[in-house]
Amino acid sequence: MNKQSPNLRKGRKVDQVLQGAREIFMRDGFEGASVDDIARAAGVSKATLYSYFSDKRQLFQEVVQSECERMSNNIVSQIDESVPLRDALKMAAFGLGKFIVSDVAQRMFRICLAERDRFPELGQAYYAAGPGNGHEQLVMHLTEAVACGDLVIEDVDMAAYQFSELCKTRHFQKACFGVQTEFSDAEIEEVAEATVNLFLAMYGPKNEGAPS
Amino acid sequence: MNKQSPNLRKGRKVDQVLQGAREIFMRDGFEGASVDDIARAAGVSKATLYSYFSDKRQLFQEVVQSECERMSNNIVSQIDESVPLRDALKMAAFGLGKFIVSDVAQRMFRICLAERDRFPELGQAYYAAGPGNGHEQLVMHLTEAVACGDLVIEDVDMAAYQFSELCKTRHFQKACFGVQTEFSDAEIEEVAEATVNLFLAMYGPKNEGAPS
DNA sequence: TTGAAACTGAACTGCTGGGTTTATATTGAT
DNA sequence: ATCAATATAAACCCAGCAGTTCAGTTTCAA
Repeated sequence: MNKQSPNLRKGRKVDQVLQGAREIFMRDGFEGASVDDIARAAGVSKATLYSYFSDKRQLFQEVVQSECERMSNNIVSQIDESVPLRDALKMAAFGLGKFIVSDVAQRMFRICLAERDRFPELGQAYYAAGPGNGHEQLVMHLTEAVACGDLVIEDVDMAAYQFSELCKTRHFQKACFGVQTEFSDAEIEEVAEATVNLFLAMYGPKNEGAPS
Repeated sequence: MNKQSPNLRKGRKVDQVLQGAREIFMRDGFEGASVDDIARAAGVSKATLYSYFSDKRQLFQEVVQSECERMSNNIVSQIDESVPLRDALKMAAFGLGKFIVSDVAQRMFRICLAERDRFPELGQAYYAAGPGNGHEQLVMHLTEAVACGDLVIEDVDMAAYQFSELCKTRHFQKACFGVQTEFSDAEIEEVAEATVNLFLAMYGPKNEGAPS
């Protein structure tokens, strides 16, 4: 149909394969996924698949890497500088809290963790692209707020870690182990509110208290 | 040699099997472990193994359950009521922080998470025996402290979740993905200190400040 | 001592799944 | 029209592994 990049036409079905692989890997993990399933899901023969990718491992890596980047881009650029600090923090906490229990995030987390030993470099890549990247962003924003006098933080790095950790409160572990699967916006907001309250109780300017 | 419980002598090598299974499962996970390996590690024939346990799944469950309890018991009963509250909190934070990055805890976490889909009830069991149990203990202690006037907390449940979440700050994710593997006591104490400071900034009695 | 229960080791079944091969069909540029 | 690159389907190889079977050996209580 559409001839996308004609210079890279060495194989017109690479994308199909990757998409099928993404679907199956995300559903079944690395071990659980069979190459036959992937080929079927991609609408491609196994031979074709193996003409593009040397083996199952390589295919898996390609998929996870791209998926990491996709998620990372989604999370960044959700922080609004224009609103008052408290609201900005609350929105960030809410966004992060929602993301953390989402199906994609949970799945990625599980898969990367499960396959950590088999793919050591994958764990690192995931951390760098996900939590690590997020942490850096947060440090930047907090540093700015400190400069503005909106916050009083001695160890910004630690504070940033604390904030993102607090966003997982109550929900993350439950989601991980299937103790709770659905999380209403009200629940997530409750945690976000508690997060901001606790955070500002220490790092907020002196006249800022938690509105009980 | 020693005749332990002669009434349950229907099989003298059950313990051997369980121990071997524990070793191999903890090393290789569920899929990764082969029953032959387990039998070999246990110093037992496969036939014997299968005379005790109906299949690999059951054996796995037994191992994980017992391991959960073991860990749970280790963590509980490390809280000292006699010392001042701040110190008690700090010790708890330190203990939890150390446990959370330990090899056993990390391994258990990874394995249970990886096998969550295959064993839904295992995830629940793990949560109940581990984080859930810890949470309840913490809620009890906090409630007491509130009654004594040492703490001022409206939502004790939420505060307990926040505390245990804060104990994971910076280290947990890094340990999970192998970004950092060794954690010095100094590092863990640093986080514990920050945890207690942040926690008490909000929930501590009014005259309690973070000693900068 | 004896007999039953527990255990062994090794071979065997059946199945799944990664990866290869081959003979054939489709595509598309010249 | 034609040729070369690309794709297909199906059979095939090989290895690992869960679970079984069985003939022979050890353990232990009476």
